Amino acid sequence: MDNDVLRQAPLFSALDDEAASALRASMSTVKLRRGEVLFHEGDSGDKLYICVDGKVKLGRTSSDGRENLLAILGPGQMFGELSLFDPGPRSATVTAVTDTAFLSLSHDDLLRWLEGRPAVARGLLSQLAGRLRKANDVVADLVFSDVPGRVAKALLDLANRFGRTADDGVHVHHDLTQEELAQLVGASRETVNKALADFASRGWLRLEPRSVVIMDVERLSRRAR
Amino acid sequence: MDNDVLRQAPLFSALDDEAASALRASMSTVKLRRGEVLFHEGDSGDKLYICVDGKVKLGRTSSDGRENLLAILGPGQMFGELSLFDPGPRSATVTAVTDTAFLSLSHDDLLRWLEGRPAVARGLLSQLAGRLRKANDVVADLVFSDVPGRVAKALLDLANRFGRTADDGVHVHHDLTQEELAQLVGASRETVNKALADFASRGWLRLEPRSVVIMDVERLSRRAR
DNA sequence: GCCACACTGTGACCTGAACCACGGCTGGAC
DNA sequence: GTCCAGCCGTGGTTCAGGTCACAGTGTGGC
Repeated sequence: MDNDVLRQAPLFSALDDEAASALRASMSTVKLRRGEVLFHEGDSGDKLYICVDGKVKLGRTSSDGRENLLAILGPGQMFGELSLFDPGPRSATVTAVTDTAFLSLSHDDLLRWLEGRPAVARGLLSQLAGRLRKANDVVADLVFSDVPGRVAKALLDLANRFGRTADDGVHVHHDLTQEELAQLVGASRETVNKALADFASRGWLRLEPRSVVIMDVERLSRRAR
Repeated sequence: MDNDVLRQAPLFSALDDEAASALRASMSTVKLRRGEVLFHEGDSGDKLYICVDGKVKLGRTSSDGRENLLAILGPGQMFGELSLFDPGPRSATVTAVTDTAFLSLSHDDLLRWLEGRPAVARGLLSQLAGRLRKANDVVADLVFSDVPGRVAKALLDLANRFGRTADDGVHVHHDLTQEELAQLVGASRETVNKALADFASRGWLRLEPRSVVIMDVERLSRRAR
C-alpha cells in the first residue's frame, strides 16, 4: 500500500510506518473527472480530503453568480479542514480541474487517530497558520497590486508548485483556462488575457493552451511586486 | 486576580479555576497609549497576546508605503498566534487605536501549558479555522463588493463587536479615523468619506468623530451584500 | 483667547479595469 | 469532411474609484 502518497502531504511527512498504515486504513479513495464537483459551498459535510493525483479548484460564488477561486491545489495538498474544526457548512465549492484522485477521512476518524499524537496536532496548527498567512497575503495583493501584477504572481506560484524546468524555460501545465485564471486573481477574463499577451510580447513567457512557459522568471517576479 | 479577563477570550472560556490560574501565572501585562506600536511587521517574536482593554489594529505596509488593515481587535481577542505555530517574522504591525492593555504569553509557556490539555489544542484549531474562514470572506468581499458595500459591512461588523444599542440607534465608538476605516476596507479616504456621507444623507446613520450611530441596520445590511 | 495640526467634506479630473461585441481557432462528434 | 462548442485575442465604451486640490471644523497646547 502506498503510504508514500500520505508522506507527500507535508502534514504527515514525519509519520512512522505504523502510524501511516493506521491512518491509511481509515481513509477511502474518491475519483473525479475534469469539471466534476466534489462538494458545493453550503453543503454539510465533515470530511477532510487529500489530493493524491490531479488538481482541484476551491471556489466561491457571489449572490449574482460571479465566481472567485480561493486556491488551486495539487498532489499532497489537503482541503476541507475548515469544516473539521469550525463546524458549519462547506465554505467553498471544490471542482476537479483535471481528472483527480483523493483520499478522504472523516472528522471522527481523524480526531480518534489524533489522540495521543500531539505532534500531529501541532502540525495541523502550523498548517492552518500557514494558510492564514497566505490568505492575508492575498488580501494585501488585492489591495496593493494591479491586475498584471496579480497575474504575474499567480503564474509564479503555479510555477513553483507545478512547474518543470527545461532549457527553454519553466514549463507550467496549470490546466486552467484564462477564465479560471481570471477568477483566481479576481479580474475579468479579458484583462487577464491582455496582461498575458503583454508579458508574451515582452518575451517573458510563451502562451500555450492551459499552460505557459516562463522564459524570464526574474522580470516576471519584478513585475509581480 | 482577574481570571475573568481570560474567560472573555473565547479560547479560554471553558477553563476551570486551576487551569486559568496556572495560565495566568505565566502571563505578563503590557500597556500602550493610542498610536504606540507593539511590534512591527518583519520583527521576530513568538509571543501571543490577548487584548484586555482597548483596541488595536493589525496592519501591513506595502513597498510604496501604503497601508492596509487586516483587522481591528478588542477585549478578549487574541493575536500573534501566527508566529506561534508558523515560525517566522511577524506578518503584521500591531498599533494601539486607543490606550490598550494586553496579556502576553510566550511560545514555550503556551506549549508547556498545553501539554495534557488536548481540548484547548482543539480550541486553538477551531479558532484558527474560524480566522481562515473570515479571511476568505474578506477576499470574496474585495472581489465582489464595491467600496460602499465594504464600508457598510465593516460598520456592521464593528457594531456587532463594539456597538451599544440605545433608543436612537446603535452607537458604535469604533475609535477609527476615516483614514483608518479606509485602510480597513482597502479604499481611499475620500471614497469612504463619500460613502459615509451618502449613508448619512439617506438617514441610515449619523456621523460623529471616530464614531457612528447606526439608525437603520436593516437598510445598511442590505447595502452590504 | 489664538494658533497649529489633525481630521473631515467635497469638487474636478484621470485612469485602470469591467463590460460588450465580435471574429478566429481548435478539437471533438458524427 | 461539417458542424458545434469552448476557448482565446482584441478593439471600443463606460464607469468606479483613485488622485489632487482645497476649504471647513475640531481640539489640544500655551
